Amino acid sequence: MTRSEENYLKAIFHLGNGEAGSISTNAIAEQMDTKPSSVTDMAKKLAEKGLVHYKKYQGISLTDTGTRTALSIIRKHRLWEVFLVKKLDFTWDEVHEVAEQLEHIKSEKLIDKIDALLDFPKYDPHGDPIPTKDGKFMERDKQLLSDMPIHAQGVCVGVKDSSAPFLKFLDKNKIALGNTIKILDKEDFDQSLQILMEGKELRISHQIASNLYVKKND
Amino acid sequence: MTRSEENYLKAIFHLGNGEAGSISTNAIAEQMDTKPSSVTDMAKKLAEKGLVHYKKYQGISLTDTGTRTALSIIRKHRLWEVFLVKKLDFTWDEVHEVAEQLEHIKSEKLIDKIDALLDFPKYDPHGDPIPTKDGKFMERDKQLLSDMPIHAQGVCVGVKDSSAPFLKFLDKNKIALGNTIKILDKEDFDQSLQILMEGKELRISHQIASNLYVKKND
DNA sequence: ATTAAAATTTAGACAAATCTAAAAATAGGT
DNA sequence: ACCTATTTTTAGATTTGTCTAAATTTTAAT
Ligand SMILES: [Mn+2]
Ligand SMILES: [Mn+2]
Ligand SMILES: [Mn+2]
Ligand SMILES: [Mn+2]
Repeated sequence: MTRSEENYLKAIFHLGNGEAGSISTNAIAEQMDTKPSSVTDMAKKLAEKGLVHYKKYQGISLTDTGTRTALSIIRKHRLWEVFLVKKLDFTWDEVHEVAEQLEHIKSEKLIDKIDALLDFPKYDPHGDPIPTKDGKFMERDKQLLSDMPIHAQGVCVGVKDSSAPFLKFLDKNKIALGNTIKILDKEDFDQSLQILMEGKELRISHQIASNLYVKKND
Repeated sequence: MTRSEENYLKAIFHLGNGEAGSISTNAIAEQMDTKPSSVTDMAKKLAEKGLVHYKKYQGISLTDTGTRTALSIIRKHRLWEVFLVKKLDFTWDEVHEVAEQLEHIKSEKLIDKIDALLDFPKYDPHGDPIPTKDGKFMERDKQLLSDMPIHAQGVCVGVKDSSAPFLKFLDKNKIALGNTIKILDKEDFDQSLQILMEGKELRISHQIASNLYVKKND
């Protein structure tokens, strides 16, 4: 497994949102910031190795082996992100770049020890689930804040956009995962929300609300 | 800096034992487990980048920049080794392979935080000194056990051979860094030693004695 | 000073991962 | 069904790091 192969598998997995299904050459090229012709070349190589299904012009999908491999890289990425935040005081907007490198370190023992050191975390700093060693996924029951009805209450559990600018914006506005949240009012005009977060009132644009995941109280 | 370039700089540094001086193409090739022709190619590239001095047939030596770069990689390697042993319970014979990968992770913040987490260690698990951020080296006053006179006393502080088989052998014989040691007798015939280690008598072959560093008591 | 051995470099090739430009296949609209 | 725009693939080139085999330079011995 080369680093590039691993990155392709991860990209294909993410584009399929975890579900199996054919992904287009162009979509992969865009996600990987490369050219479609490069994707075609790699598709052939990965198909050769039994990691993807590929038929000319028919798109690309992960085999079972490919899915397992992708999940193991995502597991490493997210565990390293937790490590960086919990043990080294990185902020949640700094970890992704470093984790992109650390996820390619080859040592099963290393990642198992990191997992244990962190007390087997279930979610990464952005609220994304950490696959288990055998590739099991524990997706949380969550929904976008923008999809919730007025007066609904819950807890912030994740972000959809995990780009540094968005995360820094959330920090600046004291919006953090784990915070309680209640929708006080929805503005029809621009779909902005008046919310109560940890006891404080706050106005939130639709753009923000559509990138924040909330676990609704029962 | 590519991974390969970094590995060449490290190899050149190690072959020079820290001192500046011209290293032969063949020596580098052997150390890197590659061919002399590949070394020549890389020598040209590194010279181009100002990291080594190189004149055809005249051998290769590090520039100041090259030395600084090599030291920063060695610093990372050794800090990661300490991390693996102290925080993740790796044994000293397991860490090198993983550190070979981790040393290439690019993040100044990461290695500084690891350094702080470990409380700024001065030596790695094999007794080798860890360069400071600005490339300062703190070589310990030590000598090979085989070079010490009879009745000399001291403390084990390092290994010359840090291959897994040797380290495992030391473990098996309860020889660890930090142990007190006294030479009771030297056998002229095979230069083996009768020693007292942490209160226990032990016989040690010349091969072992010539790979163990001891800090002599004053 | 010659000469043979050893070290080093050059020349040419290859694999991996990428690119550009051109060709081929597909999909959609009429 | 036909044409066109889009998508995808192919062909050929490039970069990095490596290799083998041949040529060159250095070294060290006579
Ligand atoms: Mn990430
Ligand atoms: Mn994440
Ligand atoms: Mn090491
Ligand atoms: Mn070491």
